[in-house]
Amino acid sequence: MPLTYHQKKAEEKAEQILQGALSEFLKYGYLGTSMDRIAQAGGVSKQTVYSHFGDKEGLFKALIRQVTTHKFKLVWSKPLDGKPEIALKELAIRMVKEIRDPQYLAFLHVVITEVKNHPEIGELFLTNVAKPAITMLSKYLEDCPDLNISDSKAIAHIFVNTIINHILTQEILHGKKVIPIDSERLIDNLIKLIQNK
Amino acid sequence: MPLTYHQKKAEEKAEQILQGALSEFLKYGYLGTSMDRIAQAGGVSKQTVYSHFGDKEGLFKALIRQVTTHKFKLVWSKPLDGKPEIALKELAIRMVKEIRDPQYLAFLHVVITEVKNHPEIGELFLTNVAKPAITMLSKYLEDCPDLNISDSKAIAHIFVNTIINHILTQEILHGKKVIPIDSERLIDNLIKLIQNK
DNA sequence: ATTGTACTAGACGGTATAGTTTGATTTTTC
DNA sequence: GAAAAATCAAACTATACCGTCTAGTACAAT
Repeated sequence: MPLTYHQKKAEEKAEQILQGALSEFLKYGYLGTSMDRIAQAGGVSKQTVYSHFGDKEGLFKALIRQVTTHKFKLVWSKPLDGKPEIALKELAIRMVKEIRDPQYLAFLHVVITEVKNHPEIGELFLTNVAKPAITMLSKYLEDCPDLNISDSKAIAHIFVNTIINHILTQEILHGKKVIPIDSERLIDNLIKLIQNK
Repeated sequence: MPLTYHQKKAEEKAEQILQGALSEFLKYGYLGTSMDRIAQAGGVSKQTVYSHFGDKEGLFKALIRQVTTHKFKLVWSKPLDGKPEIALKELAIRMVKEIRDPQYLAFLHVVITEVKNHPEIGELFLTNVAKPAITMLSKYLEDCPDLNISDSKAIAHIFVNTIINHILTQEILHGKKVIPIDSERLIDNLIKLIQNK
């Protein structure tokens, strides 16, 4: 059943609002963002925001739900295969590159910041972002003939933990000044560990 | 030269204020905490808070400075030594245990949350908490005869990253529900990797 | 006793915010 | 073209907060 014109319009407005809200929330966080500015950023009047999303909390959750399942979902078009030193390095480099994007960093920051007051966004994030990565990596490690891994799930956790905390430390906590370390150096050593070399 | 009565009194009040402020900031974050409640939590009038710390920002920074260099500093009384499987496991378990403490978790959360608006607290945290751990671990790995490690600094980063992000994910992002993994299992696998076994 | 210091309790100005209401205007449906 | 639905702009309510100010208290130093 196609949407009526009416519903289409409504969805357009909702989309505008979400886009504006994303920009504001990523810049200023939940408490730091006002509904007036969200409306302005979406090019929409304030009570249109309210008629679509009820209240600030509802808007925020709808937004996080949308972007964790679409915009910021880490997608691997092709599954991992090939030699570990190639496949793993490609995966690691891609993760670093995607997460290091300013928008992604801001998103990660908001998730960690707001998980205290909105616990379900933590689960949303992990389910849609971290879990697929770990699952896929775990499968690859399990089946990889060149490696001899007894607990592939644990190794997958180590892999992902290392990279995410690396970026968190270096980029968000300003670790570049205090305990700098090159991403590639970290990745190469991590892969060497896994390869047992 | 001993302190005068007034100076002593003043320091007591300052200490009270910091304690109350710590409790409030850890519970509600920077924006979520009001100066009125800080005063109340410290059992002190609002004006006293302002005469001691100038403004909210000044109080917050003074507080973070104090607790990163004292209360939440990870301290190792004795340096690492002995067999890797023992020494590394002891270190890992201790890190997990200390950071998993609810107060420590709240502190970690506030640091990550507020680093965006107060960049220096990231450096404070890393300098006093993460850097000592990495430095000490790196030295141990470097000198350990049982291991054959070419880049001990990188391995130390991997070790610390893995543990910190493990706790962050499991405890703060509610990973226990979505991608649960036992700490000891993770630690054992991490140490096996480093031992090349 | 007087002076200086740190403090208390509460009010206040100015600003900001979440959410509601109103009344006019535009857009969609029929 | 008329009715209905959605939107707009703006004022409004009610609340909260930061930082200041005032009037008065407790106490040590002199």
